[in-house]
Amino acid sequence: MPKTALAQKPRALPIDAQAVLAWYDKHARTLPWRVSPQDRARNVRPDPYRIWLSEVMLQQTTIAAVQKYFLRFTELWPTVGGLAAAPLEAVLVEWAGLGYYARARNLHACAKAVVEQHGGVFPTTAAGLLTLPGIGAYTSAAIAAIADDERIAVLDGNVERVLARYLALDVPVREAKEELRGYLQTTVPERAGDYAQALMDLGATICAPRNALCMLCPLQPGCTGAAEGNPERYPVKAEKAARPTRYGHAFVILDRDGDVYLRTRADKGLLAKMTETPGSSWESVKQEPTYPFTGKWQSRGQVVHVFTHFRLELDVWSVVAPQPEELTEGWWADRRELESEALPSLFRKVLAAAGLE
DNA sequence: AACTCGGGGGT
DNA sequence: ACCCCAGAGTT
Repeated sequence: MPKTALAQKPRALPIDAQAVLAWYDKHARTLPWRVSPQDRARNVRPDPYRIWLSEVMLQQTTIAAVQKYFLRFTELWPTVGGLAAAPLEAVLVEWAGLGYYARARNLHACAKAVVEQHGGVFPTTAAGLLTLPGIGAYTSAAIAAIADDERIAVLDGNVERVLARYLALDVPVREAKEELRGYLQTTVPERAGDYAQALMDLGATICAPRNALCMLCPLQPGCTGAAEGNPERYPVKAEKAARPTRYGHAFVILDRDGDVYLRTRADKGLLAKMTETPGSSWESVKQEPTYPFTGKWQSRGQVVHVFTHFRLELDVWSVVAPQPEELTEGWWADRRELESEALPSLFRKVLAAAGLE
């Protein structure tokens, strides 16, 4: 069945790409990394560096969350050469809080690859881009389409939803993704970059997850999901795994000047290479705290943080101590300059619970 | 094909 | 609470 999820459907009308483009010409969102359809018509071309940077930041991340990071990165590093020349640690500091930190490590590796292997110029084809770190099927297509109008299907979560409704796809998208991509490929017009951005805007503002505004949609005339009367039924979703809870302890160690002891996490795994406060391992059952050293440990309450596949509850403890000899692998950070540390949101919550930040 | 990997904003 | 977001890399 997965092989023929589309072929078995009653045939929807072909996608009217020109109607989508006409809608986009009127309703395109204004975004810091975007060249408007009007400017594109006047041959203004986007900077591939800025398109790449925005696309990586936007992987599984909302526009609202990305904007200030994008502005900060382009201010600090206006070109791929500047980003490649920066130390990875500086990139992680600026990425802190945005999540999925492998993106930041791959971003930096990609910048270096573009400089060292491509003379500082991004490849223009999706196939070329696909070979670079952190650039997969979606991002390679998006950059090639937006920056160079390569006629290639750009399939993200928004577009998957639009197509699932248009075709009344009755299997989870995961089981028909390549079919959807192939179908979308047959619809891509000459203005491939505008078309990609148009379908994403359409999915974000009209064909929204919970509230499809079909009366405003340029694809309504041929849409099977709308014709059925309940487009929000699509895309049908697969079973989602339960989210277990893990428990642990976090230790906020201050010296007499109010500096706080921080250290770097492991090279691999969750929050790899980011900065943390010391703490216990995170287990599925609560354990009594094992303090790093003897002292007057004070309870600072609890922090709850939700990751993709588990929920975490940390008991926060603080102590004021002269710099103990047990602490050697980390460093003492000025509590007024924590913004210059690569602290993920979890550990900012921990520090806030202890009265810092 | 399934799993790992963050965080926040909307409903 | 739950959803899901301009997904990629690993196993």
